[in-house]
Amino acid sequence: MAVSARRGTPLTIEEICTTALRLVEEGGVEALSMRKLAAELRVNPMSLYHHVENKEALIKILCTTADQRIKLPADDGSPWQDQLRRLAIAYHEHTRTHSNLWAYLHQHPEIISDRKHALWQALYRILRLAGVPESELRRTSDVLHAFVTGFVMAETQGHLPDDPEEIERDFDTAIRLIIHGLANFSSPTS
Amino acid sequence: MAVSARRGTPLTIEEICTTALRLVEEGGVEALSMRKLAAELRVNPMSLYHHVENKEALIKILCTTADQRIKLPADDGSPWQDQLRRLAIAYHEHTRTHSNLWAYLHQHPEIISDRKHALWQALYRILRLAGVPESELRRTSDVLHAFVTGFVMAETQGHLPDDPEEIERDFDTAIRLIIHGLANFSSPTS
DNA sequence: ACCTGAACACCGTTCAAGT
DNA sequence: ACCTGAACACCGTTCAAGT
Repeated sequence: MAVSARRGTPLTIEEICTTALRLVEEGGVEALSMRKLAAELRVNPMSLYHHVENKEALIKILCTTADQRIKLPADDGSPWQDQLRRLAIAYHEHTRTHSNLWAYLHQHPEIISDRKHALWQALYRILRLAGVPESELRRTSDVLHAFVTGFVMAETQGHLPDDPEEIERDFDTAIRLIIHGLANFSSPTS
Repeated sequence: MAVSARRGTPLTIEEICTTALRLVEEGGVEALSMRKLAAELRVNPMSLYHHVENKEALIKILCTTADQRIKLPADDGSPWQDQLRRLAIAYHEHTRTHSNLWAYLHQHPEIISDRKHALWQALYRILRLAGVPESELRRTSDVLHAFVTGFVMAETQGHLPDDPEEIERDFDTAIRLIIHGLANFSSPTS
């Protein structure tokens, strides 16, 4: 068996992923290059291709593993307003800890085919609880997801103030607006 | 004066911009390369640098000129709900015709320092009309902008259904949700 | 003033050869 | 089985030289 001349230990896919993730977290996905990654691992650039098909596949691995780490709140029987808020907060938290990867992922929807994702299941359940009719579930969940996504986008792109407390208030405003809008929706007074 | 050997006519900045814009519309900003653009113009790649500082500056020109073309509805004295809906539709229409450029622009907020933009002026005016207090204007407009942006994002990234009529309904749902949420906001019943 | 070719420092990836 | 160097086809951009 051949081992890297400069390293002594064989290269592993885990090792590749962790340092790739570090590079992405430091400078965004555009700062990740196979050559830079190899240099960081003190390995020939071509050695990477023995553990990973290509750059796109590597990024896909990073995205899916990050995606599996999202912590969603369980159904505790509380009112849909509270559950929706907690779900939004959980999503917000998740995107915030993986902001660079998440920004990339959202521009490349082919990477993850959502819909069967736990996030959507939770969202559907809560919207049913809120009285959204079955025929409007797809539409409503898409709109809400787009809204929260837009907010996170704005935050990660620096469109919001720098003060974390202020962002917290902005997020609260966003959630309250959604909840009020939804409430008027399921029992249309106008 | 020296003129391109292969062309006979001198290169102009307008010519550069129009074909650059075409390349972007066809394949997104990532499909625009200085060398490909030069080939398209049948010119040496380096000739471009006589009319444009670099690639980033070129893209910035494309973005700002596209941005100036947005058609906003005038204040016609109608209720804020109607005006907000028409503003959202105008924004939607605009991002839709420049979707590739707009997607790039939103990932690179340094290109356009918003806020003094006509869009924001209109949004502030309408939110005042809706009774949003002065202290909440910045926050509320940011949230609404993020929401509509998130929707357009989802649409251009293919997260929504393909059927245009269905998207139309999705957009209507989004706007109604926002309007209802806002109404409950300015006169808080809860 | 405008254009150009050669060159530099980067990419991702293929291929044939090493152990 | 795993690693490697050389090579290919791309980038953006600088520089010195042409007209």
